[in-house]
Amino acid sequence: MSIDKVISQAVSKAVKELYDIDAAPGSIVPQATRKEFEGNLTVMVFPWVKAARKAPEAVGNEIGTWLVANEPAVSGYNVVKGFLNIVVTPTYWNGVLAGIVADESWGTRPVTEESPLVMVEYSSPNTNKPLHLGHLRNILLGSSLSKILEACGNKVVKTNIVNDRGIHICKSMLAWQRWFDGATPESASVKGDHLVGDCYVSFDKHYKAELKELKEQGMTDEEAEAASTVMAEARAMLRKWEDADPEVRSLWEKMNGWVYAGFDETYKRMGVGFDKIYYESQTYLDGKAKVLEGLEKGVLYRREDGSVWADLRENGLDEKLLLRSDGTSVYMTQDIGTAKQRFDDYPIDKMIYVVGNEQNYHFQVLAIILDRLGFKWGKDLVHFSYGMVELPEGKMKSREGTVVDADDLMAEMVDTAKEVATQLGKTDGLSEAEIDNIAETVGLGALKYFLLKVDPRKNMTFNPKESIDFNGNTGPFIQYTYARIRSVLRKATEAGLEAVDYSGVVPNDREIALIQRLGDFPGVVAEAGRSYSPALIANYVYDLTKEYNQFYHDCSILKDTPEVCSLRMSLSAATARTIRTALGLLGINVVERM
RNA sequence: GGCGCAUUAGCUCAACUGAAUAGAGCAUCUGACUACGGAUCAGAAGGUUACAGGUUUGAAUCCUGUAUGCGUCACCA
Repeated sequence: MSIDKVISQAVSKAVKELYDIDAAPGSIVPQATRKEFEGNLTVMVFPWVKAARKAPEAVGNEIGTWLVANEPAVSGYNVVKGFLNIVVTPTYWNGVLAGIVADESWGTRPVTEESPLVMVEYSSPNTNKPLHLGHLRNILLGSSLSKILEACGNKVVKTNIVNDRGIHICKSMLAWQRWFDGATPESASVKGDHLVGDCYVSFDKHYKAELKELKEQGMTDEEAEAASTVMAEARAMLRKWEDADPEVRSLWEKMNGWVYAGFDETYKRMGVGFDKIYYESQTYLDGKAKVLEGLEKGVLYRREDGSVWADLRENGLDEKLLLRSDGTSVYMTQDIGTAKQRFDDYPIDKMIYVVGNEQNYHFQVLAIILDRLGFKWGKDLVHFSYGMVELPEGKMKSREGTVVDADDLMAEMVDTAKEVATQLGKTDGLSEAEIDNIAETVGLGALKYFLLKVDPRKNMTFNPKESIDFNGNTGPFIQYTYARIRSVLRKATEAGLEAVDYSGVVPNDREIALIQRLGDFPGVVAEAGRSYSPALIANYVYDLTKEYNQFYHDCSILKDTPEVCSLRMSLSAATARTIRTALGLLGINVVERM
């Protein structure tokens, strides 16, 4: 049991005995005492002042006295205004540390047969463009969230819905046929997703040129758009695709194959993956069927022109189109079809969609519609909504070429990590392979940490210069601390130092602070339901790292009595393990030396 | 315009359920390497938490209004 719980239960009991007030232990949340006061944990007595009909100081003193007399973990207290500062027996902390060190799976909960099954959808790319910085935030959040959920004892299924059909991919296909002269990723030495992205850009270029020409002939914007031959051809291709024209389908499959190979490479480098991938081309028909089913049940309605709608006005929302008058499906329809397939494939208890906040309304609507259509988790689906990534110059705009490509960015981060390591002389005596491995881990660690440390709900600014920083609240700073601890522990082993019993040692303030910080960890993980949990973990592990560094500079870990060394080694080992675990939840790797 | 989200130090971000003097990093300035790893640490300076009210013993946090920014309101995805 954590010290927090020990204290809150004891205080609850004290309040009951002293004032006959029922205060649930859960409602009493001790906080770490501020540095300027004596004590380790602080409980506020304000809530009981009225019922006890005494001054806050008196209440604090009475509870404090009761605790010292009745709770063995409490050795003293002091009261400042309405704040009861509790001093925990120094030796108690050793027990806490021993508990952490002994429990290999500390900080996580086991996944059992009875664990709820949570499905997490993230990434969700289109197949006409390579991944960019915005996708990185999505993918890292989704991947980290999955790991956290699993550590909290959930069965997790990671999923991806690929938007592989629609006019956008037809544009790329058309451009490839017309202007790319049979180029393949191999022949052009370009990643497949980039090649298809180039096609898409090329289409846009030609389309714009055509529009310009038409307008110079005196057409208005609308007239030019209607008269455009390339756009007409793209639409024709889409119709052929819908009719399953073999030639179009074959080209579609070929180009999508290139894109998937490219995406896989990017995912792999990021260290993320999926348990099950869905494709819209295979789910949209199910969506239609499900909508028609809802129509029969009477939860949806059909308009005179044949289009199908959901009336959500009683939920405070609008009406929403689900099938066009020509019977084709829209975005929402596809999501319904995908939901159906997922429901058929897995016994889902909870569904989490990691999707940008520009779609907040869409998911509000989707939740209601899924609920009406009888999905048991529909009402409670979680839209893990996150804000945009902006650049110091403002928003990313593909038209202005300010989009930051995911592959380029990763490569750049790794290059910079290598450069800096070389400058600092960190690479001396290491093989090329070792250097590359470290640069990869550190460069990507910097990138991932930078994107995950921010509260997902907020828009964030991505500053390339700062992200490559290696000091302060950054991934590399934490990775460095880990590597140094490992180094110290290696030294200890070489010196023949053994972990001996340290139960008689009284830890100093610095050491207690570190133990307390370590003890906070399970609480952090348990909060995974909160929408910004990866950020919570990132900031926690940074705080832990700072705390450790202060401890590290305070003492000589390996030079004291065997008992004291043992305590310090245990602290170091527990810190290293916690850092590794926490970074693992963020999808960030560690290296033994860097 | 309706709805939703945001606004905290020069900059990038914290602050768990309302709690003590709102915390870090970067940048600036001052110190510390005969030490187990200096990619480090210690210190200084930097704030009317956008503004105005309200609730409360207590508000960055809850409520109302205002301003600014972003998103959304497609038979696009």
